[in-house]
Amino acid sequence: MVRQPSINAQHRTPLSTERIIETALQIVDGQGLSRLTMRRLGDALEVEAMAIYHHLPRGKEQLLDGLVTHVASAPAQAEGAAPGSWKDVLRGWAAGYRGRLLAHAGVLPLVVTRRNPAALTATVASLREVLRRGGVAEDTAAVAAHTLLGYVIGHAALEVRDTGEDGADRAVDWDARFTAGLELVIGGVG
Amino acid sequence: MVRQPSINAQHRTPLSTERIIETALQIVDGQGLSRLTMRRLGDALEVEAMAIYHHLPRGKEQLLDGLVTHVASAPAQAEGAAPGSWKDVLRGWAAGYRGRLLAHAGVLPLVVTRRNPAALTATVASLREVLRRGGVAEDTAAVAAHTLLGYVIGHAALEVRDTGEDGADRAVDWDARFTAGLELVIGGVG
DNA sequence: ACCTGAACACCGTTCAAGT
DNA sequence: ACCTGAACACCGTTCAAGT
Repeated sequence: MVRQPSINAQHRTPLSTERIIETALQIVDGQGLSRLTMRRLGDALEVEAMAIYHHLPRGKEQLLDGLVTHVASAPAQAEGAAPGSWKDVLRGWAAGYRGRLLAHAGVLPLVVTRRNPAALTATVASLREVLRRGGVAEDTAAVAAHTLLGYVIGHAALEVRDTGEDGADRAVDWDARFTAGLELVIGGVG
Repeated sequence: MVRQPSINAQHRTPLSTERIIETALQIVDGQGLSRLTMRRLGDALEVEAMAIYHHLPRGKEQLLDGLVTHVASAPAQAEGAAPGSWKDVLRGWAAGYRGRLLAHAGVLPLVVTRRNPAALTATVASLREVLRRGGVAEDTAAVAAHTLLGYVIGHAALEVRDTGEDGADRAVDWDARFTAGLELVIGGVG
């Protein structure tokens, strides 16, 4: 009546890296990054905390890296776009990427400083590819890709910092501000 | 011979909020954010950890907020600039601000997501003021200020993420890339 | 007013043991 | 192969006590 883990052990879906990461993301989104502990994650997975180490030998470090990869690796679609529409492709990607970051605001500090380059290289490469196909020179494309990604991440960070405070003063229309700044950056490219 | 804290207690400089924050920043810069603990901070200050709570009643939360304010609050100098040189003022501010963030890379994740708007409002306001004095319209100035700050923070984050990895591939010239992206942003303003 | 010391409820992680 | 349970060395913070 109290708890019968050994009986249900056979029936429940087995642990997997993917299920661990997704459950961890749920905890971060719902309760904040500081409440993500191995013990709590174990509880949510209906498993002892130590079982997680069997799938993530590097422990919490690896867990956090997995979270970053899960939310920050979102390349733009370079192929199949109408020629000359590269600005629209970038606009669409930026809106979607910003949405991702805001939806998982708790992992933003990890995205920013986890030494996990692999999580972003695919994204940066895709942006450069879109620009290159749009006829932008190689050097400019490399700069613009980093500028755009830096802007989107930095702006999302500013937004997250501001939300939920003294709305009395005068609320910033972040949607409008993001779009305007985005046009400013894209306009600077060419 | 072992330790005589009670004897030296009178001679050492007394605890102060400023000294606490500065010592904490030294720990973060030297050993990383994860090694900043109240106990270690107490050791560095030659005091029991609990003494810190007397100056920072909100504990570690308040300590981290103090760190953010200490490094991220760095307004641009709006006054005394030659008229028409507002772009140079912004260039100078951006270079300095980036330098600050990179010098204290350990606090960058805190700058990004600590709900501590006060730490950045003075900085944003100063940028808007520089733009307004430069003849930029109010609305554009508000957008450009956030865009610029977002870019600088986001770009610094990308830089920090990348350093110290497989330099084998092909190292990015971050200085050049930052400057190029900055010109792109400033050029977009007007 | 300012600091200490012991205590409490947590952490991440190791390691031997179970199945 | 996969998971458990106890243990270790830490955390942040409270609270009564010292000076």
